[in-house]
Amino acid sequence: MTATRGTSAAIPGTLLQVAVTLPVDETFTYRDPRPGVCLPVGTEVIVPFGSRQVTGFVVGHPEAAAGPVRDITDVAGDGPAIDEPILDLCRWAAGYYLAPLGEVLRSALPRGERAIASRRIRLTETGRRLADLEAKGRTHMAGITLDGEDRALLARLHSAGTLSPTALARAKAGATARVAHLVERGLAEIVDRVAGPTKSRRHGGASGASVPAVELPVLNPHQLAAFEACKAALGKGYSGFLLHGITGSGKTEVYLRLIAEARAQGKGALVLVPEIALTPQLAARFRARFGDDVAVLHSALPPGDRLAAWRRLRSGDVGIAVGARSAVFAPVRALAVVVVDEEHDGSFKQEDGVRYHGRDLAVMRAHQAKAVIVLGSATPSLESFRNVLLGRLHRLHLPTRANPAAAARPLPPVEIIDLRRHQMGPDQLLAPPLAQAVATALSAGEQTILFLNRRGFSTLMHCQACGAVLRCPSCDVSMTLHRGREKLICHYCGRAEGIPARCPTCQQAALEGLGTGTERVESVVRALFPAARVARLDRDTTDGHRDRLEELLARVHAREVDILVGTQMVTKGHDFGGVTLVGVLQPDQGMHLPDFRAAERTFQLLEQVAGRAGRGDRPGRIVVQTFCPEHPAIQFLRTHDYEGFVRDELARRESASYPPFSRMIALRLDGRHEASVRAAAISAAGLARAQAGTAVLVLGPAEAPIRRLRGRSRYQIWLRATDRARLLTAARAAAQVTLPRDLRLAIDVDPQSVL
DNA sequence: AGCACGCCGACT
DNA sequence: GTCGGCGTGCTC
Repeated sequence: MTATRGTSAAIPGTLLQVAVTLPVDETFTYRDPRPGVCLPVGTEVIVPFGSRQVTGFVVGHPEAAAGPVRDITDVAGDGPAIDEPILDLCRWAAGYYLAPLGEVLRSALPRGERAIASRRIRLTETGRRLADLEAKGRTHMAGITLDGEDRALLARLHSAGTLSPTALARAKAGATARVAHLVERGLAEIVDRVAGPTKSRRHGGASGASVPAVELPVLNPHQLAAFEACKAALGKGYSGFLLHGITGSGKTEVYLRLIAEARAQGKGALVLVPEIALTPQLAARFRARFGDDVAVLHSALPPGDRLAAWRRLRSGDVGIAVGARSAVFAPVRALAVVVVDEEHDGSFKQEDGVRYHGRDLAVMRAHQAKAVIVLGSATPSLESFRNVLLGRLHRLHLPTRANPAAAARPLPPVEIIDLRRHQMGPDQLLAPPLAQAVATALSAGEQTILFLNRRGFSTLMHCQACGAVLRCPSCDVSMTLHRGREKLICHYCGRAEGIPARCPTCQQAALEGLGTGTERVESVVRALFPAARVARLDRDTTDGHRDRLEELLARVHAREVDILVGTQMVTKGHDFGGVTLVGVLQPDQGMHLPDFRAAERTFQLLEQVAGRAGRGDRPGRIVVQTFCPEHPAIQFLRTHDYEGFVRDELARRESASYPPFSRMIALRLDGRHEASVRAAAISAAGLARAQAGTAVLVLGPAEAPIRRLRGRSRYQIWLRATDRARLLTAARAAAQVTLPRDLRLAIDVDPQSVL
């Protein structure tokens, strides 16, 4: 429909409360002029907003309007885009994360589901004629005089067809006035285009096809107890469980049984996993068990397919959604079971836009749906463990491995090599005891994983003559040498450059690579064990090639690889039966990051990678070489003492008042000019302090550890308090700071990253 | 986010 | 004297 524009509320019609998809906190009242029509909550609409048309969502039906009222322009889609339960979740998220409701709603929808209201600029017929004449060298037409700037814009529009105002504004300052100039002269026009939501591709799958009968694995007593406890809670309101199971203990089987139980009752299930692209076998297990009843929402899914999956969930054709953090908004019907696998994983936190935490939203969603939620991990986050201590989560423990051959054995103790006691040459990355362990595994025909959490060959290029370090021109970080691609790459902005033969500063041929990445480890290992079949798994060997990852994993499974070198990608849930040795090369840099979660992260990562050893029928061995064996993350790892580590770390957090004993909000400012970012950060911190009183600790402002990224300087202010309401008040006060053009301020509630 | 209104420096 | 920079405030 196309409603007439109007500003009068006197004429009857339905009033609608609309959240627009702009960074605006308030919602606005509009009117649907059509008699007898009442658009349901969740409907996506196009509305006039100032001089533009924008997308918004109906979020309520007010009795009366307090301010002026305009008519909606259009309705997108043929029903609500957002279901009421999801809208409730978004409302909560908007309040909790201090984000505008419209923006939360937008991020809750898959791409292609939302209508796009866009403004384009194009030439009129007259404009095109003039541009043609200009192109032929005729420089003026009757009654129209143009300057050089006008001509350039005219030519640009002529060749591009249409352009967006943002593209123009980016290209040249003052473009808006320039466009207005052309419009006045009848040469250009502004077109507001309203596109409906993308049409979905027809789903070709045979829905309701016969899932092949699989023989269900027998649950061990621990699994059975966990399953029974969750099952007993089904259908009895909200209930939260922490499924704490060691690596390889069979957590997934517990999820599968519980979900099968819910499906048998006609209820739906939602499963969140950290990075679904990295764990194809997990998705495969769900498909093998539930066939067409599962929608796997991975990020590589084309928008049309994602939309189709979304619609099948909404219609109830499909009852189970499996996906990464954004799947928390999946429209699963009659939701009864929510699973967050590897709940401790940092990738559940969205780091831009609406900075929500997928796990925490999942808990809230389960609450609202009166569902059972299961948070699973071998190394639960301190937050979740504390919630067990506080009685908010019931802990279910799986202390043994599920594989009967491995179940009888405890996890192998971790051997620590103190690097301070070994004289090692510059390219001798493996201390003698680790090299010996690899040799032993090789001669026994067993597989080895070598873990180093850094990509590339050298992490730093410096000049031996003048000391210069090659840095990214737009970020304040050193460039990493990648031998495979023969490039210097910035790991933060992705910039790639050729490798210079000479130092750009002193022109001498004295550049040298320092620091070790997985590429160097691979080459050292190949030289050390020439007969071994060596493979490398990191983002560089798999990026953009989903099949390459699966192919490599298949080769490891088939034992066609003897030594697998990799980053944390090798830690993610793989079940390689032939791996008996896991070697950890340099956990130190991770342990010493200026982050109060550094120890927790390191322990989790090392425990995950350690869990890759000895999953088959032969015992495993784990060797960690470090300069800091006394670090708690290493000491407790020695005996896989998760609980010891967590209690120790909780005590440390409590004495320093860090989360989970307090709450934090990070205010992040960035802009092109360092001085103006710093000035704004100082003002923002001042506003926070003025509002905070003694209940909120205001730390900073300080330069971010990565002080420059993509050509923008970065400052941070951290707020800490035990009282959430006061914390929010202080953050809101700081966010009132007036920002000069180009400066951006982001509010990060429950920040996970310090960078 | 855009876009309009409104006040201070370098130029036709 | 104006054009155009960007600070400030508003958008139902």
